[in-house]
Amino acid sequence: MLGKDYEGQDCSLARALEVVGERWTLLIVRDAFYGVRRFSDFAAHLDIPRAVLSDRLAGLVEDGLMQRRPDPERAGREVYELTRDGRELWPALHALMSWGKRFRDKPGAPRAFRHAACGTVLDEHSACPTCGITPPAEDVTTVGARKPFRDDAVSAALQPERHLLDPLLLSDR
Amino acid sequence: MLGKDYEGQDCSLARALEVVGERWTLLIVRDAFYGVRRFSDFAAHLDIPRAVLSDRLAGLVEDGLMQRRPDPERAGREVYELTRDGRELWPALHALMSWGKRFRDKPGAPRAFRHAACGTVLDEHSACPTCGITPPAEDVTTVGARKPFRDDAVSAALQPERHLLDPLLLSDR
DNA sequence: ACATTGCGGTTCGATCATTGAACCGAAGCA
DNA sequence: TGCTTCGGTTCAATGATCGAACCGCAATGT
Repeated sequence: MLGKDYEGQDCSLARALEVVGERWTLLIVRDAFYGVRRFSDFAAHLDIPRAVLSDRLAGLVEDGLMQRRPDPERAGREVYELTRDGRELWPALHALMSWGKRFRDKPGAPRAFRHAACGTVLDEHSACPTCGITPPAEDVTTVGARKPFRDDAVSAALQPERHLLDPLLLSDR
Repeated sequence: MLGKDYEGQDCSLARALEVVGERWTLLIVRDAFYGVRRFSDFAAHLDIPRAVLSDRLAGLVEDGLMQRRPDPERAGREVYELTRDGRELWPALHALMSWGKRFRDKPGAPRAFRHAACGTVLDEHSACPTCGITPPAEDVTTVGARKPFRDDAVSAALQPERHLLDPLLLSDR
């Protein structure tokens, strides 16, 4: 999305957008919440040019939202995981998703988010209406829509109910 | 930020980003919450190329987040105001701002947001901790940081405490 | 040992978006 | 009538994004 900074702006919103405001960045972060950790899985799920994916992941690592480590199960490969700062984006991400669902989605059964402890669907402030708290991402589960929409392996793996941030390990044996 | 759509994505996040994901768009929406309504005031406050401002405002109008009307006080001029759909972006906008403030801001006293009814500062879910509700943008007030940072007329007018969405009318007589 | 495959990139032109400056018509003021 | 302001549009230059091709490494197959 960028120039890439908004240097003339005093607002913390400008600070945030310098980090997550570029094209594709928030979709990558969303996939990381879903558990995606490998370069090839991001690429398969997002249909993003790999040069851009490489650039965005490097930026997220540099800005401290993700960390990159050697894949413990496959030598020579890497995994990308959200740091604490990155995981704290959950309320903002969920608020944007909720807005998109309310005002832009076609009717149907889009992806839902539930408080794992009680099963209640979160409201648009990412709070649990029955418990009265706002669970962190680790305590939230999600189920994919029934219609698959995309047919890549990652979309399929994201269909069943899963906790956010649970690592998604594809094609491992 | 754009291609400009994310057609391959099923997610409501992608829908939202197609509307507010381009460079500058969310900063324009933020200023609209602050009460800015005139083309020249957006331009003065944002340091945005006017061609881009024109394009983004047209996009926001087309997408139904803002409406454009003749300025009732000045013939031949226009005002841009948030629609209901646009005002509903407040929780998402505030969540992003809160994240930026917590993880990216220099220390100091950045802009604060309070529940007008009780004066309590909102938490990062844009809820009022004392009242236990999440006030709509109309019931939120904001005060600018003490250090001016920018010295345009709009920044100065946004220093005192004001309700969100209260029209800011500059240089009127 | 050697060839093959898949992964995680990088590099390359072509295309598209953004930028700042210049221009333009309509309205208001003198 | 002239001069200014406002809200744009147009323009050339720059920067970002795109898809395709390439490359080095590690594991696998024979």
